[in-house]
Amino acid sequence: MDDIDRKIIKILSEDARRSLSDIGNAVGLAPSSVNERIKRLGASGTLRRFTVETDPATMGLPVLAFIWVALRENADEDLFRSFVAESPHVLECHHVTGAWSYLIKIRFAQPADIEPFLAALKAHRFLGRSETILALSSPVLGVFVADGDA
Amino acid sequence: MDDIDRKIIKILSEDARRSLSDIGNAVGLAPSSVNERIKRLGASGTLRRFTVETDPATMGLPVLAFIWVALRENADEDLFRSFVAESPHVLECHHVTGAWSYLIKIRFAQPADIEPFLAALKAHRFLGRSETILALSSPVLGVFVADGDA
DNA sequence: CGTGAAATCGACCGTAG
DNA sequence: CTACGGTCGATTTCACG
Repeated sequence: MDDIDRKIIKILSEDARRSLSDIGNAVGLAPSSVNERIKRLGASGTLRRFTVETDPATMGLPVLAFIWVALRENADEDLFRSFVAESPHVLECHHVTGAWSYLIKIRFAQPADIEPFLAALKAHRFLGRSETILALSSPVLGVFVADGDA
Repeated sequence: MDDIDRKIIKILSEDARRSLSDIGNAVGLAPSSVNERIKRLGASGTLRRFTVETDPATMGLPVLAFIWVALRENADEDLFRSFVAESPHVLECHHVTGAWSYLIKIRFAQPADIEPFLAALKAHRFLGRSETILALSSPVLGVFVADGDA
């Protein structure tokens, strides 16, 4: 991880589809060298993945909710984790400290759609208690941006 | 915006470097059709940009926390919003229903660094009450990554 | 880390449903 | 209006120096 790696990450953060040669003459390296660095950054876990930024509101899922979950005493925790990982509306799921077990961040088309999701959690015997919080607005909603010089 | 568009977005969210033909036979369309849909999603603003997700832990900020905030009675709410928007460690901030006013998602180098952040909120007379929850692990983390404005 | 060749991919066209 | 198939240029990806 040197300054060139940071420059590459910065460039990819702004536009992950820039060509290797384009990035190459921005950082003063050959395309193949840039490719090797990107692969190394991916292997080391510094670059988690290539993804897209979307506007969820226009995707038909304007309702953002946070659901606190306390698992049942004998719930299959691994099964719970794979269930939420495969639920398409679940944006994030965190194992947290405090009175609750998990915090789930999730999107819905309308508030009423939360009910079947909770019903599914109950049906799988995961749910002990839960509490749902709706986001009214989001002054800050963003990705982590790596810093480095341009 | 139909189910095929959502599928494409889901696939790109998980790996934005899947080839058009690969996406094509995942959704049952020709590569060129997938290309047209992606371009249309970009033009309509539904797809904001292609980017990379970095690992904050290797960037020196391994501690993920959620801070529930109840503002003081006479707090300047607009000032609070700009304060959190300009705080570099704040990943997200949501105005929420329920007992609390706001939910802040934030990263730190170490747990001890949370204290000066809370102190700053107090110093600006924003803070009524607050409660901090640490994330121990995150089975699901940011499938639909969205940015405020870009 | 740079160079080269080969394979692959993405962009654009006309055409059809 | 959207999907399709073919073609061409660009890009990625190797092996090697």
